[in-house]
Amino acid sequence: MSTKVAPDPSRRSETARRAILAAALELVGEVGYAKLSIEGIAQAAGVGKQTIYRWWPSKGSLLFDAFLAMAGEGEAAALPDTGDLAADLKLVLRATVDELNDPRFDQAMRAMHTEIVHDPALAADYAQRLDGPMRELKKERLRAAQLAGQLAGDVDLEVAVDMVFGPVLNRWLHRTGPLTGDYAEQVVDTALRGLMPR
Amino acid sequence: MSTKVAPDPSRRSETARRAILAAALELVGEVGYAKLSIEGIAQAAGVGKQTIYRWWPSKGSLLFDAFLAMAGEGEAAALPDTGDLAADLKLVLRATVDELNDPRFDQAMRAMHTEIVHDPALAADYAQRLDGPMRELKKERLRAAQLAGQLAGDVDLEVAVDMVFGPVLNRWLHRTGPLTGDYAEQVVDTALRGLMPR
Amino acid sequence: MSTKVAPDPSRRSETARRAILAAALELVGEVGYAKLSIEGIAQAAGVGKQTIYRWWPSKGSLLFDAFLAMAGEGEAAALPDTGDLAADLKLVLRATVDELNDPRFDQAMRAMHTEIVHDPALAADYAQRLDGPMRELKKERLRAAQLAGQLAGDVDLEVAVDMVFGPVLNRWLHRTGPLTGDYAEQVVDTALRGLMPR
Amino acid sequence: MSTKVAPDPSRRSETARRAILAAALELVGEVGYAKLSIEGIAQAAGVGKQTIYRWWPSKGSLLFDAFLAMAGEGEAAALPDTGDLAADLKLVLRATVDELNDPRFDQAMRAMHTEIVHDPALAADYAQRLDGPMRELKKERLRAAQLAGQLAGDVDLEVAVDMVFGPVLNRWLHRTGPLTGDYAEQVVDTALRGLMPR
DNA sequence: ACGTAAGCGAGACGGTACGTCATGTCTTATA
DNA sequence: TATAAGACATGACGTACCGTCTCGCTTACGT
Repeated sequence: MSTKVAPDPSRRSETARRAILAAALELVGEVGYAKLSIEGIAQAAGVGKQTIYRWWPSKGSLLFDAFLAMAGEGEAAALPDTGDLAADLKLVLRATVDELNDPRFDQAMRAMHTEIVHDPALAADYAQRLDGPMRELKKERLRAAQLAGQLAGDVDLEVAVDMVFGPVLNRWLHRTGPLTGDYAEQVVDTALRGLMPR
Repeated sequence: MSTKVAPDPSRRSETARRAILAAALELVGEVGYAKLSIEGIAQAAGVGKQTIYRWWPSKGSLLFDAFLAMAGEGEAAALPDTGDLAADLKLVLRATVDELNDPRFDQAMRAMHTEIVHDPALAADYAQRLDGPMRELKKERLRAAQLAGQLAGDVDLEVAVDMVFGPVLNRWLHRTGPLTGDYAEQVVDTALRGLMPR
Repeated sequence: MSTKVAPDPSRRSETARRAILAAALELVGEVGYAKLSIEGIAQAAGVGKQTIYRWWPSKGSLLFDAFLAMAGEGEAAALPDTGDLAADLKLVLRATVDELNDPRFDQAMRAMHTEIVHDPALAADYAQRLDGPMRELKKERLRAAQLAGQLAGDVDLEVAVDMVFGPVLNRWLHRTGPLTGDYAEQVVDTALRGLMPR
Repeated sequence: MSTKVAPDPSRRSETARRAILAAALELVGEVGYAKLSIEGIAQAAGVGKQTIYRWWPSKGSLLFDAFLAMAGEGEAAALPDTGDLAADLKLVLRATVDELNDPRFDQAMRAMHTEIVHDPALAADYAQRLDGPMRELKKERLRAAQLAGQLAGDVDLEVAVDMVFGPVLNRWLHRTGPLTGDYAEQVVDTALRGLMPR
């Protein structure tokens, strides 16, 4: 019985790890997700294939780590709170739109999302490490708005977040229309005021 | 110069075409998207690989056609209009939720969306043949509501559709939470009333 | 039970037949034996594949017919007989060498021989229709020499023919050395005089 | 520019190599040359196709190596020299005839020769590694006969070898007649004594 | 300081699927 | 009914990667 033995993380080569993540990101931007291969990443990183297989269980989780490494660089601790909820949300959403329109991010994120869509385990990981914290920040801001009386008290914050941030993500993923800052603002306005006449 | 010559569609075998689409759908449900292979589809359909390569340029477009064939079966001509906008939207959205929770549909649609996410040409095709018509029906219903005074006149219908139907699609794709009929109703209510106090 | 029915030869298209044989010869000279395909021949001859399959049981027999058609053009009725056996044989053998050195013939004949080597039925056909008659002419000439006292009476003509004509064919096939007219003459001289001192 | 990189022979698996050569020989004997496929050899040898493609440039050269491996087993160092040239040659030639009549060898050798006939590079390899050494042994024996006064001094040994050994090879390849020991003896006698009366 | 054990690069291995090509059969229409 | 055209099922081609394995080679640790 040859149980898979876990490698010793303390002896791990940081150089190799970084080279692999960098190569993965670069390649996914270059050749696209479909043609991304472990073989290619290993070669580009100047690394043996085994070094990849030793530390990552799947291409998805490698891509995920690569994405985390990239995204983690310039992470905000909280959403802005100037007191003007609409303005704050628009600011954040416009920034998101800009990010999604950057081809470098675009490819990598599409790859990420594909893996997530097909791998529930990865989805859980994503929910916990990336989406979760971000969601918490968003809900924080909305909660503050609720306290300030700018948001109805009976609104489910989970749903509220989906309503404000979902449409932009959707339009990006499925290209159902041009992804512009103006669209982002419209979404914020509509989400806040609702569709019914008042 | 060996230009690829287009085959003559009039000589195409309808039997083979149908067997291929059916096999594709069945296999994607059985083995999942990642392990779906042209080789496997050909075998399951009792068809030569070349017959697939002759008529479809990519696995994505084959999957797309298979999906179209399936979706096309029970297509609705219009959204219900009982006069009660919220109720009508909830009805439709609950049906959507049920569909997305059906494992058979789930797998196929995830596969579809993956292809769309990575292939702009396919995305355009999707927008034109599947999403477009559906969107038009939705906008039609909303437009009727606008005339009936149940919807603000200055609301952009495009945005409105995104707001009502986007969150469900999103939650399904990224599994950011349980996809239930109750969630669907909450979304409709929140979208219609807006987040702000009134 | 669908027994293969023989087609009616009286309705056969002579045009198609000729085009096929010509195309086969031309292609075998152009692309070589290994890359020769029925598909290619049909296309080059402007003929449907079925027309080839209808009339020839194998690529070998088609090649054989093509070869026969070519060889049959300038066929000699008898070997020269000037009374000088050595000179006559040298003349014929030098001509053979020239033929074998012609790239057009070379390719076609190699193809022929390959088919013969691997297909006993074809070998029998070859023996009867091409090699047989040629052998007979050669033996005829040797028999005449025997009567003229230029050949030992107890020599087996079959062996004699092999001895005179075999080495050239061999050297050509296996490229064991340069195939020149001088070599041909040496063979004739050695075969006639024998290897032992006299 | 992606130049094909040569693999490292020191890491080559001897097990795989042997399995491949054995499978090639067995299969060529079983299904014949025409139906011999790399795919089949790989499968029979329990080997990935790539392992074959990695080490052999063509089916011909694989067959050649397989043949070499088989032939190399019981190789003689020199032709017998009892002092009686005719007897010695007859002995060797009868052995050759027996070998060629063994179905196991027959198939493999026909395959070999077909490849040689169509591939000059292979022919050169054959000349250098198989035919060359054998020829040298034959010429050695004839040279000894020359010194012993049993062979004319002005005979070209190259031609002499062709004359003695060629006809048997020829009759085998082209099936122009039954390949018997008696025929072999006749060839030796005729070659030594010549065709002319004395 | 020195063996020993791990991670490392490299890359060969048995495989699967790729997308292309040729096979020989079958169907359609043209003459 | 023979033909040209060409779609079909089949299956081999040679390539690209898969994930595993085995090589020497460098580290770094425990004696």
